[in-house]
Amino acid sequence: MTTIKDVAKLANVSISTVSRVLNNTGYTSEGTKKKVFDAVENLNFRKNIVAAAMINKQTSTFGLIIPDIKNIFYADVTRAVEDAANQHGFNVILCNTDNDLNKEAEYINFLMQKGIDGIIFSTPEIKDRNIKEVIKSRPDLPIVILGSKVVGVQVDEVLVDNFEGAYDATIHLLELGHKKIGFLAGQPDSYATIERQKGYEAALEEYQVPLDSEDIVLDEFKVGSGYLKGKEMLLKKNRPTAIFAGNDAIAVGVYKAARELNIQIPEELSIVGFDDSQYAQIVYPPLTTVRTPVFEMGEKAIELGILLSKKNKKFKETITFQPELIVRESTSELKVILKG
Amino acid sequence: MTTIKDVAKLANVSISTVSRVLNNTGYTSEGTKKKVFDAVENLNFRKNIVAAAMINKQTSTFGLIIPDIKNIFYADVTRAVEDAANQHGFNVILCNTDNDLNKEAEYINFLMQKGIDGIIFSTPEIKDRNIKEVIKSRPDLPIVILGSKVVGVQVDEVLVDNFEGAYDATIHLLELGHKKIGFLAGQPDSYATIERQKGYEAALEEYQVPLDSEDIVLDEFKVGSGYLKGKEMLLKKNRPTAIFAGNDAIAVGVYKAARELNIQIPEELSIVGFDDSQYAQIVYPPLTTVRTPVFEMGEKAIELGILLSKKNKKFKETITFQPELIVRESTSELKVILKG
DNA sequence: AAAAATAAAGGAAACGTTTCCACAATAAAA
DNA sequence: TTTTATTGTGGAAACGTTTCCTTTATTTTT
Repeated sequence: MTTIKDVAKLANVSISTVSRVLNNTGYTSEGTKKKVFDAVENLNFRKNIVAAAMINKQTSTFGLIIPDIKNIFYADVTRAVEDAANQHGFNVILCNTDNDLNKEAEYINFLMQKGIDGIIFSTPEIKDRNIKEVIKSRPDLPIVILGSKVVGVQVDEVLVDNFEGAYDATIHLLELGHKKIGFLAGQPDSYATIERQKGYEAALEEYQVPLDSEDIVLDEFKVGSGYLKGKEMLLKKNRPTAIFAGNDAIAVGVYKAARELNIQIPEELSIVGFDDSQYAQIVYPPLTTVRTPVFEMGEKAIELGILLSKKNKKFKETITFQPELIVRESTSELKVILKG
Repeated sequence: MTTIKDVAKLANVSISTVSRVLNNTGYTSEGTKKKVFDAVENLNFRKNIVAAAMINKQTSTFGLIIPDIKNIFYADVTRAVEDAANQHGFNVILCNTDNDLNKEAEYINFLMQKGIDGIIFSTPEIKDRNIKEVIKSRPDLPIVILGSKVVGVQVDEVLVDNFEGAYDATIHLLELGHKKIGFLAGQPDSYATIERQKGYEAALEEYQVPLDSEDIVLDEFKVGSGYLKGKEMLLKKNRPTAIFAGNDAIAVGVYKAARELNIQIPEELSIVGFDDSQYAQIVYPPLTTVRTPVFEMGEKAIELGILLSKKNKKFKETITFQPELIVRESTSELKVILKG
């Protein structure tokens, strides 16, 4: 490995001069600049970031904590974060926690030992003592929460307006004439679940449709969960004519359940998802869903993190993105069902 | 940040002793061990891996190079690699190249500056001058290619038997009575495409079905590609009665095309995919596909890489995993089509 | 022309570890 | 008991940068 020393020798200047030229700090004449750059070129020198990090404590690396990259939503999040990070000369270390707090804690420890410049948390829960501990032990470390809120901590957050999205989705169904609308969502302690339920309930209230707690089922943001709970819901004698699924994966599960029960979508059952993930356009009929601007959010999150790592202060901002209802073919007007 | 110095002071021993205790090297008495561990505990000391890396040149970090994490197949790959890495105390830096060689080169440069311990390449192409350059400039750096082969380079490879998988898939269709079988795959310079085509052709030959070059269409391993090319194929007067798709995404695209053309699956068209990704069980009818043991492969790849980084030599092994045909409901016996 | 300010460059310390070497104390072998 | 091996410990160099502090040369101001 060629070092700055080799460059200095070849360029016939001191080590400190080479460093100054390379980092464009302090005074350097045009002549020496050229000599140094030539030497760098000749030797194909690349600075050792590890050594530099010892001094300036910057590794140009962020940790990204998610539950599971196999979950399509987090794949989108990850891509967005990684892309934007890369554009700013940063890399990201991926951490799949499976929502396991111990695993998360281990990752965090490891990340800090490696001197990462900050952490992006994209985990659903609103309770997370690990974040609190990080803040306590390293108050200076940039932390951005992406897509969630954690109670009792003051950090920067990048969110989608879950309430609005859920409200719009439910209003859409109500406008189509549906009165019996099921709500199928994920973990009850997830920020997304809580907010989306609020939006759902607000819309019902707006249309003066009485809330039936039986229509609300919370489980997991997964296909399997949508299938199981959807099936249960559809097997009731007084089954809903529409289901607002907490995310697209749940909606896909409901599709499967409906197919098994020979219930036609959208003729007999309207479905709305959330996220506008890949799934939405793969299933048939294409899914009406609420678009979460994941890419923009991920981008914003890492940019915020990088900014925080450069100026050394916290903004404690909350940036909220607006969702958008995308109407496709999984929703239709309620047909009056003929009895008998 | 507390350092080894603080620990040494508190434990009343020298820095070198602390280091020895922590790394379990050299001689240390039980007494001092205890003193050191107590001090570590008290101070909540975590060693600075950056500083350690300066000496031992080990960052416990691998780079993982893939085209795109949003591609479901690579999400699986990534999860597998990351999981196994984590189990061995390693982290992975994710690099999405979009198959862009320049982008890949930049990532590689950056990774090497950060002193990563090795690189896992999971890219489809069989030509990649970047890998060659890495080997030339850093012959010692552990490199494992996952799921592909690169011509002209001697590195460790972890593969699935693409030929066998494609052969099995095609034989399955032939056994069901199909004679006109389309083959829809991705980039022609992808290792997977090449091998899978060979398997497809070998099966046809085995059944003495003449090869029709019109039945072979290579484009991209994507849903959109499967849709477009699949539609073209299905619009021909002499359309195939079965399609072997190069991967599940392409198969999903074909589903969409078939639906638009009102062609029933599997009654009028049998489809086989490849990978057994999430898609296979989301679509309807569930997709018959060839299972690639992605998890085991990713695990093996990173383990190989880690091994290489510890003992400092290359094995230049090729490890091949066997695929498995998973028969679901997208394939059925060829019904004799009544004319007129 | 002298004083002051600016520009350019080198030397050396520092970052937080690991590891080599030296040395002392104890145990084993002669 | 003397020699040799083994065990335990500390000091200091090393890793490859950045940056502070000097020093010298040059330019500007008075």
